[in-house]
Amino acid sequence: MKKYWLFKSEPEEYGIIDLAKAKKGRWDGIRNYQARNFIKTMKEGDFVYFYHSSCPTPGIYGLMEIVGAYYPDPTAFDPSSPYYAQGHRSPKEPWLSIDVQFKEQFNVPLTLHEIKKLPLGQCPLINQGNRLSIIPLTIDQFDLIAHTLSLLNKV
DNA sequence: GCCAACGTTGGC
DNA sequence: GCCAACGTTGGC
Repeated sequence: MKKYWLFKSEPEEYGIIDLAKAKKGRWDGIRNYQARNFIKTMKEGDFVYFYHSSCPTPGIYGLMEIVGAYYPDPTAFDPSSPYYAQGHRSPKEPWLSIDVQFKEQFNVPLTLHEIKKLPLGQCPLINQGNRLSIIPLTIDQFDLIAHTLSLLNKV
């Protein structure tokens, strides 16, 4: 069964524009156990919203799709990477990466301000746990966001 | 730049 | 296994 997610990224670091250009990208640098455990449940074809955080207007700026299967995060083994995680920072189970395929960039994003007005119910994006960089969404939450985005972007 | 929330580390 | 100290995330 298809699953639904929301991935956060700081656009100055890596934004929807970068993915739109490259078409395919690698989600790496995840150094949180809960997020890693989510990655382990991801399957090709899962839908993922691209959320911009720590920027002037935080919100959902795009849609992508999981491609392939997860694999050990190469940045964890790369001493030149800011995400290098050897020694005591290296867990028994390796940190994981997964690849994503660009699907859509929204001309009008769904801002956090607007997201907070939606009847999403329990969602770590707005309730406690808003520091999680990978957030699972129910199909209802995904559909409500999709519907709202389609209204915002209607021509 | 501040600060609240909360995950992680490490001493005991 | 507890918990204080510390570090990081992310909204504002």
